[in-house]
Amino acid sequence: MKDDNKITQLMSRQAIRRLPHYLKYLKNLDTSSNDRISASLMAADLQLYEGLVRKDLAAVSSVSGKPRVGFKIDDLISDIEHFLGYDMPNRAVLAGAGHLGKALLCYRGFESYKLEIVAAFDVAEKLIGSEICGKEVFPIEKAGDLCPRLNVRIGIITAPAAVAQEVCDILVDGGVLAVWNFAPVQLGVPRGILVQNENMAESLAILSNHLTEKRR
Amino acid sequence: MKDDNKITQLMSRQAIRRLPHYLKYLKNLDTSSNDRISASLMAADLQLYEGLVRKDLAAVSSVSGKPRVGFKIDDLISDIEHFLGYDMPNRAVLAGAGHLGKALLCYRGFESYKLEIVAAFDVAEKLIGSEICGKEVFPIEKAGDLCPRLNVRIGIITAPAAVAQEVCDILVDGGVLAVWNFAPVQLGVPRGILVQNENMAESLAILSNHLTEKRR
DNA sequence: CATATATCGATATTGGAATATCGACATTCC
DNA sequence: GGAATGTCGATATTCCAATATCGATATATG
Repeated sequence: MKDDNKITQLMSRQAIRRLPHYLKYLKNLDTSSNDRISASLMAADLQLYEGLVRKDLAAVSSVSGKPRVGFKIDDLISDIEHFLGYDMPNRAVLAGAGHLGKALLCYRGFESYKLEIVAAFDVAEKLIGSEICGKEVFPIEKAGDLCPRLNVRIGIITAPAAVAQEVCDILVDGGVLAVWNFAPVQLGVPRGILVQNENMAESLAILSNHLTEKRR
Repeated sequence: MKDDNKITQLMSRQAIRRLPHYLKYLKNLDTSSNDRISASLMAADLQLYEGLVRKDLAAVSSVSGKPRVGFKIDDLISDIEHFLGYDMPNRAVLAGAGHLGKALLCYRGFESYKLEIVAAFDVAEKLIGSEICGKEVFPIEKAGDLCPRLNVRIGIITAPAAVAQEVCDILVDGGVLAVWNFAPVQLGVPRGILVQNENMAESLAILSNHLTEKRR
């Protein structure tokens, strides 16, 4: 539950990706009759291996399960949320208010992950000054100035591929520590800055390959 | 180059994801002075391990590289495209014409992957019958009928989580063989149907975890 | 109160992909 | 023509995550 001075667990990228699934599952549980859950049941429901769930939980949580009883659901939830940093709001800006940018600006689901998009940037004259779903659009030149002032740590890049690197540099300059990149380019960033790519081409490759195999 | 009767290579998911990157890199090369490329150079430029690139190329391509010369660029391009099925158009429908759905309907980048979204489905009265970036919106009930007629093989789900499974069932019923799922739910499908999840929560977990570590 | 059992946590095994190594060989250069 | 070199393909090694195994233990049951 607490015990913040425990050594930072080094979790694999894949393990971190499982955490939101645990979280969602746990939150959907009905706690009125039973406020406990076993790793065995979680594994069965989520179609994962038992030991894997136990290892993941052990890595993020300081509470331990009890034989024949399991884990306290609330403790797990708050431990996972704490580990993921969902108890501390993350402020983000978005660069590139095209179709996709608008979709992200208007998406309500981010709230539960404590991600707050506080402003958008673009170059289009007619967008600048306007509001998209309550978020003001600024000229990209303002980013270097605005990001530190708004205490932004995440940059979302939905700009065209051709300018993505340039935009990325500006954001990183402005103090962004993590970049969520939707442009189909490999971004160069200084050491210590994380780039999380959302690459549609990769997904399409898998889809298309599957269909190709089916045809044979 | 050809040699279609060679045994279907079983590539790992990760290997398939690298293919679009190779493809993009190869297409951006300047072939006017030199129409060949070495795996060594590709690896260096793409920051991959040499042997890995060779193995990937060997898996998708029937041409082999020559010592001190490398591979013919054009051959590699057409082999990768063929392996991914980009020489055969893939027809798709999209279910859920909200913000994200619209963004995908209007995205031009899919053309180069030979993905063609031919229609959209929704439940909103005011959308039905309208066109979004040239694609007509039909009521979801029409999907079972329309998908086979349009010879659709890919279903894109951008519907709300609550109805995603229901929508998925309809599409699969309509003959869809691969589902590209943007809804934050784990979809159940019959054996043989591929579900490719585009899960924002997973990405956010990685971003947020990175920031949390930075803070320490 | 004793036994059975579900569940835990730790440790070993397996599996698969990335990395390293190495001999072969086509071109280039002297 | 012969040596040097860049690149190939194949094989061996390493590494890491997923899976399996097992003893320990808290609760339930009789």
